[in-house]
Amino acid sequence: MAPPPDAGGRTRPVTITDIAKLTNVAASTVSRALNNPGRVNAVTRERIQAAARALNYVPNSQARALTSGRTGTIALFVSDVTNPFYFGLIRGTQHALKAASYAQLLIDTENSGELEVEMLHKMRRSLDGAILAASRLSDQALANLTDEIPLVTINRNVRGMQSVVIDTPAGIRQAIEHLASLGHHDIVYVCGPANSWPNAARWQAMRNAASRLGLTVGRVGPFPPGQPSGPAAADAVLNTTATACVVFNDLLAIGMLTRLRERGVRVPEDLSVVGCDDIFGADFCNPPLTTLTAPIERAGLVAVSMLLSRLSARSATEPVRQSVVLPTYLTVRDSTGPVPAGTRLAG
Amino acid sequence: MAPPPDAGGRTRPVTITDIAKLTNVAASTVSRALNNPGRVNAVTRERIQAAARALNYVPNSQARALTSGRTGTIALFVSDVTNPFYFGLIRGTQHALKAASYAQLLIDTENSGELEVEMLHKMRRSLDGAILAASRLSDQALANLTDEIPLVTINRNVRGMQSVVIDTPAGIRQAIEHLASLGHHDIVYVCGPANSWPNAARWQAMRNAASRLGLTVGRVGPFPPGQPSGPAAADAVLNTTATACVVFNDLLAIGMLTRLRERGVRVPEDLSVVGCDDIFGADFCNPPLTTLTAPIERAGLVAVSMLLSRLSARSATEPVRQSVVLPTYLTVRDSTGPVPAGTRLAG
DNA sequence: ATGAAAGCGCTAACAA
DNA sequence: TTGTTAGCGCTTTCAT
Repeated sequence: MAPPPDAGGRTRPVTITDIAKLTNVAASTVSRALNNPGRVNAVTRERIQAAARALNYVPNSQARALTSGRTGTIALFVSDVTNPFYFGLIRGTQHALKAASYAQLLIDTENSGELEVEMLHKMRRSLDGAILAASRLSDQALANLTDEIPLVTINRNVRGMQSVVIDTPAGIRQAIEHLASLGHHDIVYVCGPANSWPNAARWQAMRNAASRLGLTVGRVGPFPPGQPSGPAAADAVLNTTATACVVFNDLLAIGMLTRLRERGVRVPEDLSVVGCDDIFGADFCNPPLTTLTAPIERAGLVAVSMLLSRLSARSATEPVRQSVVLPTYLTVRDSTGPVPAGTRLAG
Repeated sequence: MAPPPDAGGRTRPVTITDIAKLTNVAASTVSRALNNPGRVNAVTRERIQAAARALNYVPNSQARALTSGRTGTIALFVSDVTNPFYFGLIRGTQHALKAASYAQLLIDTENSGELEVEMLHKMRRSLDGAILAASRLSDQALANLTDEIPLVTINRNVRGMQSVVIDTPAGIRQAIEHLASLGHHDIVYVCGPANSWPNAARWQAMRNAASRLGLTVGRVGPFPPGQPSGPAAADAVLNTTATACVVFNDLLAIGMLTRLRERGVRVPEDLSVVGCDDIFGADFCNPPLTTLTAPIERAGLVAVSMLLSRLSARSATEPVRQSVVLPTYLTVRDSTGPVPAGTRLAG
């Protein structure tokens, strides 16, 4: 489709002025023909577009941004690029953005709220908008930022901001019911980071579900949400009387699995484990993890489409979708099973 | 587009002109004070910098790029964002770039060489340079591109181009020796994509090592380098007489593991499996995978530093490091073991 | 050491 | 419908 670039030496890039000269029109007409084809006579438009194609013209996005204010790039802020949870998200946003001819800037905030604001502030002029996954900022700070740059948050609900939230709490209910149906009545929640919004939501949902079903729930943690925290989390759980646990995320759960095997605790015979997210690896770890499958790639797509529709809204008052909740469902694999017949050997 | 004074809470961004007025100097002096502090009187410089700080000035990178040609962003081209192999790479480049105050643009070429050229061509003016991981382009195409934009390739060695290559072949030799020491003498290589440079290099290394040790080697494939190809690859291997296999990458190997278990083939008792890369998951799959550990994050760091040093080279003739080879080592886990006593039950 | 002035490539008023 | 004219914010000669 696109002919290969002029393989020759280094030539000065083609500008609209070149096209203008070649076609005997003003530069502004070229600009219009290329960006607002409707506003230009069909014949000249064709001539101009043909010339542009012939010269292999590529618009200079810097120059365009300077006048129009639109940069054609949006940023995805993640708290840690290496967290597999984001893989699906990155893929989702990437696809949606590419389809809309936007470029994606990937920013790693390293779990730091300060870095998050700083980057957002510094880059605000180079971005048309940003998607914040797992923001570590306060509601107030986020609200302030919204004045600087169009923002969509993921898994974070702030009044007046556009957001996509994955309804893990509903999934937690399913998980608790699943465990209850297997005979478990003493369940523990393994907490993620204390300042994580989803973490609080999950724990709350678990308490609610448990009280409705008359189960005992406790919690251990908080733990950093990575594999390396697995051993500590596993030991903490073994120090309770629980026969099942729900873990903040799969990464942590997978870390626990290894430790449990080391300590001779069989999953699920001695202890049932439920994760969250259904990340890469949840299906092939040992044993494969029962977990809450989150439509994370979908979340990325939706976030982008919300952001873009806001950007193209005629006026600031034109209604845009404010918040979308995506459902979650329980995927049962091999890490959950019937409650042990006797009492589990507790530490 | 006249700057409306403070309408609706959004403030007009601070420019060097604002700073110039405030400090009673020319805009050009402000520019110098900020970018070339050496060329400005110490006192005025201090005054200007203080003012910039006070006004919370953030340079407009678009405007800067327009005149200087430098955009402050480099792109990382990957063939598939969802391939876990890239996670470490993304992290490595991200860190190095952030340290140098560069932004990272992430581009997914979807395994398509055409998309790769097109994106590279389209974005060449918005980038200071690019890092190409797993390029699908021909040597010639790459060489041409080098004239358009500074490039560093990863795992791809082209004359005259800067590159970082991970010395998997050396690792393959270790793997073959490891298998030989376990008594295997009939080994098969599971091929990745036909147009993949590392794939060819690995197969070549394997043949060499095998002939040196007097082993029989064969190959099956090519297969797309993802988990979904695992079953087909596993079946193909079982259709040979091999007692061990070396797989193009871990993703494929992990996909095979599941299928092998389904078919009742025990790993490593019936078949030994060696992967490549040591990606996320290789340590907790079932069984944990013996694999070639690649310093992939390091590769990202090195690629960035090579690119940046080239960008800051005084002249086109100043020598820059052309090529770096990073070592690989074999990590032995549980997927390799002694050759089966009798003959493996082959399909 | 500093200032004046000329753009970079493009878009968007305003004219015609 | 099209052309003319201003810039956008910054860097970079070239004077001073």
